[in-house]
Formats: sequence, structure tokens, C-alpha cells
Amino acid sequence: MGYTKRVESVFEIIAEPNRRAILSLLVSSHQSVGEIERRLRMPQPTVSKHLRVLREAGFVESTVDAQRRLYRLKPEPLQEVDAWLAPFRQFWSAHVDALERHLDRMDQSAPTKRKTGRRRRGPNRKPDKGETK
Amino acid sequence: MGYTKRVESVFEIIAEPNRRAILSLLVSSHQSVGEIERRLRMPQPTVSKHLRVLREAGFVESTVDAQRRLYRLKPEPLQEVDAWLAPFRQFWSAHVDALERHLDRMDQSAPTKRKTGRRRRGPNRKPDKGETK
DNA sequence: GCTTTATATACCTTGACAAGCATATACTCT
DNA sequence: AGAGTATATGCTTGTCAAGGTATATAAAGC
Repeated sequence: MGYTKRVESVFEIIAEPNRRAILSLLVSSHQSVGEIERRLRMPQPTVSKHLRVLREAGFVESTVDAQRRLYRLKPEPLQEVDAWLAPFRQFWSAHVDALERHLDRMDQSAPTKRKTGRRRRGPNRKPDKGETK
Repeated sequence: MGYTKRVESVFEIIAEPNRRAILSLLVSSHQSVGEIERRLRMPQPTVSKHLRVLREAGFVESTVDAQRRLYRLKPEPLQEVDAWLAPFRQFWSAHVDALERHLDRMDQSAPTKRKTGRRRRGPNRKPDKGETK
């Protein structure tokens, strides 16, 4: 041990379905390993191993309660994911606007007045030729 | 060739760093394969392979422009990630509130026992016995 | 037609990782 | 101390995905 700690990105951590399940379970309140094991119906070593990964990546932390260990969520890593997502949200709203304008054009009788600035995402857009194989 | 339509979860798709880079590149505007190759400095087959994965997972779509293919972002899959994150945002705000209250209490007492990294959780918690190997 | 440019795919090798099982550690209670 | 409970870790194995290299497809220009 003790080599360079393999710093996996937060995205690799949450790529694993069982780990996402554990995180979703912990969002409401903390849980012991046994409770997680029971509620998610996965073998105990599997739970422990995933918890270890989550702990070392900072997604969770544990406190000792007699023989039990209570795991609880920590916010930072998932906030990092949220931060990565931020630029794309901009894109979504623009995309929705474009869709609205398109629908407006199709429905030429619409009397509703919208005051939305025109936004185009690129100069020189050629007509879309599908290309969905 | 058999098409093994392996339906990977959106999380597995974005676990790959190069794919995240491609997505981030496409968020501003569409790009051809060659531009992606050049700007991200990765070999062309690598780009094409990742684009294929992204395309089949619905993250991007392509249009033909002569010999080129222009790839652009599609919103839905990343919105799915965003949706998964939603419950955790609730948790963050609660957590931040609790931390603020806690820091307020600390400032009232504690004669400059500032030691970076010291952290206690919640009110009347048992002493934390390390548990970070 | 042939050559150049642009992109996709096939094949192979390598490495990472998750599951399964067994076992070790640690705490509690009688 | 010994038994029971709760959790962690070691080891092995199978799977799968990513990168590298070579090649195939396709359109453009001469």
C-alpha cells in the first residue's frame, strides 16, 4: 500500500450502479453497512468494498457505533459533478428556445407574443440531413 | 458483425475522460471529427470510436458535410444525469445550513484553536475515532 | 480513372475492476 | 475466555473496455 493513491475521477466512481444505489440510499439518512446490505440485497463484502471506494473518494464518511459503522454522505464530490454539468445547462435552455421557435413557426396562427431574443448557435447552418444510422 | 447493442448507462459513458472532453468541446458549437482530433490531440480512430459510443448513447448526432461529419450535442442524456443529481442538491443545502450554524457556534467559543482540517459533524456526535486509514 | 482527404471499423493486446468466496479484525455480551 | 455479531480485506477469476495499428469506405479534385 501507500503508493500513489489511484485518484479515480468522481465520474468513474459513480459509473458503478451499486455505488449509485448506495449513494441514493444514503441521501435520506445515514445507514449502517448491514442496513445497506439488507435493503439493496447485495452481499456484505460487495457493500464493504464499494463503501471503501466511496470513502476514499470522499463521497461518504463513517462513524463508529459499537460494532457498526454508520455511513453518511459528503457533498463535495457530487457537487463536482454538478459543476461539470453547469455549462451544459446553458446549452439546454438554448436548445429549448430553438424548439419553441420552431414550433411557433409551424403553428403560424399562434397569437401569443413572446419576447425571446433570437439565438442561433452557429453561422452557416446547412439543412440537417439526418445521418442517424 | 453482430451488433451487441450494449445499453450502457449514461454514467458509464461520461466516465471516460476523453469523452467528457469531447462533450465539453461540443457544448460551444458543433465540430468535425478532424477539428476534435486536432484540438484534443488524440488519434483519429480514438476520436471516431468515442464519437460512436456517444452517438449510440444519444449524446451527440452527426450531419454530413461533404467528406466531413459534423457532430453536435444532444441534451437528453446529460439531462438524465442532472435529474439523478436532483435529490442530492436538497442534501447539499441542508448540509451547508448545518455547517454555517456550526461555524457560528465555534466562533462564539474557541480561543483561536484554528487547526486546519479539524472537523466535527453534527451536534452531539460521538468522538470520531479516525476511521480514515 | 487515380490520388488525396476525411472518417469509420476490424483485430489484437493489455489493464482495470467487480464478483465470489474465504478469512481476518473488531466489538459485545454472558 | 469464548461465542456471536458486524465489517473489512485477500485472493482469484472472468469480463469488458480502451488504445494502437492497419485497413476499409467514401467523397472530392485533378
